[in-house]
Amino acid sequence: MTVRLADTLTGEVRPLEPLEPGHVRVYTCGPTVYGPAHIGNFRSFLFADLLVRYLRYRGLRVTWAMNLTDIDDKIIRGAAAEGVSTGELADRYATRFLADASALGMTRPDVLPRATEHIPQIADLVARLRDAGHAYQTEDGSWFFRIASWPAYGRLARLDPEAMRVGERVESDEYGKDDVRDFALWKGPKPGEPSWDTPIGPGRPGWHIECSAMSMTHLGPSFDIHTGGVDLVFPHHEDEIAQSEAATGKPFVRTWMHCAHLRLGGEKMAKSKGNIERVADLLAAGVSPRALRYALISVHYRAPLNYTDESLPAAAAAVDRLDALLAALAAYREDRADDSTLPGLLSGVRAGFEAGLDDDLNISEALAALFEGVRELNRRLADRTLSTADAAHAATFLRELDAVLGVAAPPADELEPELAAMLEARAAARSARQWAESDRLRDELAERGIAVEDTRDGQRWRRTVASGG
RNA sequence: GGCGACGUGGCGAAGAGGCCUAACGCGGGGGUCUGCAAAACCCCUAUUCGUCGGUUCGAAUCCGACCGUCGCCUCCA
Repeated sequence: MTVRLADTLTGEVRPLEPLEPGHVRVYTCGPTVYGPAHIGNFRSFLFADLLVRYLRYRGLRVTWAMNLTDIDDKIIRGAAAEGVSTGELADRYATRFLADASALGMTRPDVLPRATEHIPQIADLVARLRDAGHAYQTEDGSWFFRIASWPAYGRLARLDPEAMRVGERVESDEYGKDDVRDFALWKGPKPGEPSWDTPIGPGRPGWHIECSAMSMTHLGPSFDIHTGGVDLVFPHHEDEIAQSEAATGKPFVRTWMHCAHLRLGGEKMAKSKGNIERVADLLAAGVSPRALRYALISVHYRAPLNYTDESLPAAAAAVDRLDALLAALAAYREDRADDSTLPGLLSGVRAGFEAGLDDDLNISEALAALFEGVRELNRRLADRTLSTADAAHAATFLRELDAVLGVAAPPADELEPELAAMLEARAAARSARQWAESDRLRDELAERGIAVEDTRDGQRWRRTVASGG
């Protein structure tokens, strides 16, 4: 079977056929760095991460670009409010974004292009649109895309361009447009705003143009997958298609993938609604980043995900179940013949895992296969039917699948000397049958986030997965 | 108002005509194991899939109506 993905434009789930066989080019609409991103934003970034990880797991080469939009109205406003430059504000939140992303185990994209570093490409794109008759300039030096010149407008969002005149609203800086539906490609210079001198005149990029310019610069005029949150379908991605295809005359994106919203309190999580949670705040409150990551990726990306008080504890428990098995496999020692049925078990789990993910990233089906494997491995561990080598193979196998999920604890890391000493002391107390002392040490270790268990393979420990509660 | 998505156990969620007396995770109850725990394993926890009709030998899965929730149409992941 091959990877099949849903495409917003056609509404179909189609096999992925990269334009260049074996090499998939992916563009993800990243954050506008005007403030800290919330976990709803991260849901869509982690969805893209899951996609990229899976394609790589599948043996495909992936080039992944994710933009950082570092110039726009909100950045200008925020910088003005703080009395700092737009560059300084953007840098600050770009750094913070990358820190949050890496805490959540997000793969670093191959390219992280910034709008302000692609001004020439943006200006060139506008010039091409002008030459092709799709763009016009207004008195203030702004450039607009002429929607009337692009009949395909509205296809992605399934909106009727004719009907869009209803409820029209004219932004204060958009007077002079020929048609209210037209959107800004380039904004003329204004006092107090950053401005770049370019062949199309001075000013700054509009709202959507940077993604067209950067994606085509780094991935080519046509590429395979473009991802983002559903709220970007219109107008952002609709406009990207129009301006890109009108400029190049080539199909822009093969597959458009959109992630549904994260909800809190029944509503879309959004800064404007005030119902947001931020990564750094949650981690500071003691939430395990792996639990948070699991909570955000364990529901299919096209289904709304309701974030509640139970989300994190449930996710933490699931992740801990995986950790516990990995720890048990690592500690397991049994001198006996290999279990001849183990390879069959593992390949069955793999088949289920892949069948799920192949089907438009059906994570639930994949996780079901994984956890069925977890239960069966636990059984065999308890029954001692595995050899030491079997346990090692099983652990390697689980880590291979987890390369896609990115939630399991790293292999037995070095423990802080102080905690290691406590573990040693406890083992000694236990062998001397000093139960009170060994129990006291166990409690103390538990408070420090180390779960200690006594097994036939000896004393075993692992870091607990906290949910902040 | 226009367009669209969705409604499955205590919670999350898969399943999209017969393998469903409904996967998987969380939670709860009982048990086994253990110095005690923990982890793990075993059993139980939806004869039922928003409601009402219809199609069919057969429907959670198809059709219709209704009720409810959410999103987009404006900056937004």
